[in-house]
Amino acid sequence: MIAPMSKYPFSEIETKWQKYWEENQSFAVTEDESVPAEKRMYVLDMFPYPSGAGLHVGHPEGYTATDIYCRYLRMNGYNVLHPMGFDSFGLPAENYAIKTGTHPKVTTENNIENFRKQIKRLGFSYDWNREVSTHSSEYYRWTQWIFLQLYKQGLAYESRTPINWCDNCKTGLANEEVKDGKCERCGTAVVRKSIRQWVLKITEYADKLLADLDSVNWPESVKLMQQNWIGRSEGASVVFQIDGMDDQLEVYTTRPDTLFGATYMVVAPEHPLVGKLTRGEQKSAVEAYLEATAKKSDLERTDLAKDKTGVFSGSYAINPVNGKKIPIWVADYVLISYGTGAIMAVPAHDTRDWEFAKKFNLPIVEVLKSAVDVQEEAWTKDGIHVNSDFINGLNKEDAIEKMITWLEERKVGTKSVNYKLRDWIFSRQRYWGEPIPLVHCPTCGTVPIPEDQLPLLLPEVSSYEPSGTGESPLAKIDSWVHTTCPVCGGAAKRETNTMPQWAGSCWYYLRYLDPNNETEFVSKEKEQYWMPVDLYVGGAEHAVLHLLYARFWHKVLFDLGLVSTNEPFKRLVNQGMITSYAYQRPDKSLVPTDMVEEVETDVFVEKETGQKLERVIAKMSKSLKNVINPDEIIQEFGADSMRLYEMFMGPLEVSKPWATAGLNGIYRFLDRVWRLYEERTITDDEPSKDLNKTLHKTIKKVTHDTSTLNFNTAISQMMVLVNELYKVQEFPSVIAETLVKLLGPYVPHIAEELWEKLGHKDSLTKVSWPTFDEKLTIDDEIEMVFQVNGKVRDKQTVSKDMDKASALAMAKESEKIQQWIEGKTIVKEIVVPDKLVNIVVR
RNA sequence: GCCGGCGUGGUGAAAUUGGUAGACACGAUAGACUCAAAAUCUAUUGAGCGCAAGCUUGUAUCGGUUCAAGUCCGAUCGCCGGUACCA
Repeated sequence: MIAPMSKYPFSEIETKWQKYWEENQSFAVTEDESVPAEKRMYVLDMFPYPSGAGLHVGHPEGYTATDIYCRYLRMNGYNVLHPMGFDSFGLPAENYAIKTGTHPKVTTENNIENFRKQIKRLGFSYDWNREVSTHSSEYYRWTQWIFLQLYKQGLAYESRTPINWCDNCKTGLANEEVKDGKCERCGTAVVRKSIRQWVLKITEYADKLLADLDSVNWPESVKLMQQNWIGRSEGASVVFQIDGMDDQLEVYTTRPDTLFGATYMVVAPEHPLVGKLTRGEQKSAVEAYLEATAKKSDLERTDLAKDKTGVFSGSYAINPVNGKKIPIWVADYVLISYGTGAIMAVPAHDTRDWEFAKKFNLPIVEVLKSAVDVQEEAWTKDGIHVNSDFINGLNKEDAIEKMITWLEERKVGTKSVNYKLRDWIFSRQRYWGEPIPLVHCPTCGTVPIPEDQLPLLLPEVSSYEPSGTGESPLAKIDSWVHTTCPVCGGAAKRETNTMPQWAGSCWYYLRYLDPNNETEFVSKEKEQYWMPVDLYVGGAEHAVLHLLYARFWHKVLFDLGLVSTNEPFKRLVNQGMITSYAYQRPDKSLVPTDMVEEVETDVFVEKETGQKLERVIAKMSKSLKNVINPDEIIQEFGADSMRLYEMFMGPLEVSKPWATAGLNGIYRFLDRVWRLYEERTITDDEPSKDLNKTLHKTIKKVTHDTSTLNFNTAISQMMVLVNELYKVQEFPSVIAETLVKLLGPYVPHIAEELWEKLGHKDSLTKVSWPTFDEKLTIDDEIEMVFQVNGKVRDKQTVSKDMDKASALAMAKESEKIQQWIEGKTIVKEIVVPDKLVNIVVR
């Protein structure tokens, strides 16, 4: 890294102003009723998990963006709420505790300390008085309280379902925590295990969560991802009688119109009827199959299992439309967690069913007129119905409607809606989380802890090791587990599960509004003053889970009348990832950065072998040694450079590679700004016409681009102004002051310092944003382009608003143009005022 | 596979409604200053041809619409992110 030659004393300046803002409480905000509702803004960052690794360069990106926006809003007279806190429950601290015996609270609070210091060093304008940490008992008291409200609404229930089990962490994982069939945290392959879990009925809100996506200003891609995740589909549930039994098998299908093509059925291995369906000589085969699938992880059941497996149960079902007996199979390509865990298979028109039918020689019947031979491949597109009795000749829509009517008349099926969304497994067998505030009483059943007894504190334990039985470390503390029932006073046991990390982040934006309230989770007045969040900025990795869970809790609170808006986040912006360069061998393997040498510009070789490497873009990772540490950057270039560089790299929403070389350019710019005020004479004169025009254009562009979060182009324009100022020896103070105001939100430390040097006593944070005169931004001379057949052949400077006829005449007078049209026939003449003339010739 | 996003100089990137492609910055080259270097300043910098004026070409590839396409439409290729047999 090339340390810059330090000209401007950024280190001194930054320390000075950070201290000033803190001492003067410059960013503390109150609910000032004199500010009208439309001038109140709530700008929120996704709060970080305080990991031991400290701040990553990705964090300051979003934080700088919101900081610029907030400072800009304040200068425009807004009352801005801009808080920060920590999502401080989570596995890494607990895993560290298991390894070292250090209490997670100690680790976590050290990390928070470090994070806070690192964040403050960047000079963000947070109201630190509102800081919250999800692991503090004053905070999780209310997380527990909200859980109890959900519980009392019947939205929490216990369930024994097969869950993902990590043998290494000795704990259950939600589906969301499994990546590629492996434990997201430790990488161990996940197996299935049945365990008692608390589950939240998010599916009850599926329709609202889906419908209200229409009302928020979010990126379309995020809305679409949530839509797909909720996965609403319309179809029918159909009841199949089992041959020779009283039992029935219910299936969900989106294509009831293909019922005549259903030639067999499949139930998931976990289906409750499997035992009953298994007959005679199939018994041992089915049992063997069940045993084999139970051992399989999700990985093997999905990714690796291109080959369909299954076993015949020995039973048959009756197809309700034609009375035919069709075999019932058990196969793990049917999931117990979706629909009813059983399907009717239509192999002619479904690829999965077709593969299965081929493998096990099951009949394939065409019911949609196909362009291919369905014995050779499945036809999954539309077609007119055939071999289907009363719906023959109908199209898809009509056939579905007619079939549902037919099924409903005979009471063997109904129209039904299904969701991919599953209920949310809410308990964790962990220590470092909010204890679930419930008691199990032998006489009264499950009893909530009275609200006035919250928080239910996390007890001290001697060992953080999971019990290994699937229970949390809390289960091992007898004195904590044994309690009395709040209802009958008899002996009872505490719930030992804790909540997932998502719980704390589901409502932190509400606690910021009123962080010290001891009687309510948030007061009504404060909630109504600020909500909803006007702008929420964070990483795209939270597009589905965090945002869906938070919306769910918010909607429950809304239905209970506890919050005033039905959606929490009005506008969402995802910042792009900051990536890094990595170096790739011809075989596509990556080389750690410290093993690479740049032999000439953009030519890279591997030090050891001399082999030529290609520079590619990759995520920052420890193994590639391409992680950038913000502390080092601030040390060498200053916080202002760091902030400005991250914003100058490119648009906020896209991912972009970090290049420390680019930082030099930004540092140089700030140094130039500094020297401008040090070395040039600032006069009381009126600005020259040209400079004044650049000034007003700059105010206009910076104003517009800052309000739309297009920071990179705003910065370019400020560079243009500074370049102009360098061409003159002295410039008027109105320009000097305006430039400092424009820079203020972007590089607040140097701007404050320059503001003070210009003789101002008050902080720049109290100053109004500059205004521009539209008239002064308009050029009165324009370079007009003359084209022949769409190609530029001449350019001339003309006065603005020249009429079409004169522009055309001028073009035709041009010698250069005459050369190109001479001897040709003019077919068409196009004049775009103040832009161009295009003469089309043949 | 499916869903979403994106392909513009050596590099990061600009380009309100289709109207001068490459603003701004990095890097590079040359020069000034200096004993020298750094820093700073000035100039040049998409590619090709040309002494020059200038010409040709150029926004992943191919095709289309249009007086005019980075921008609109169709196909193909590549990269990134999400997801996983969802009946």
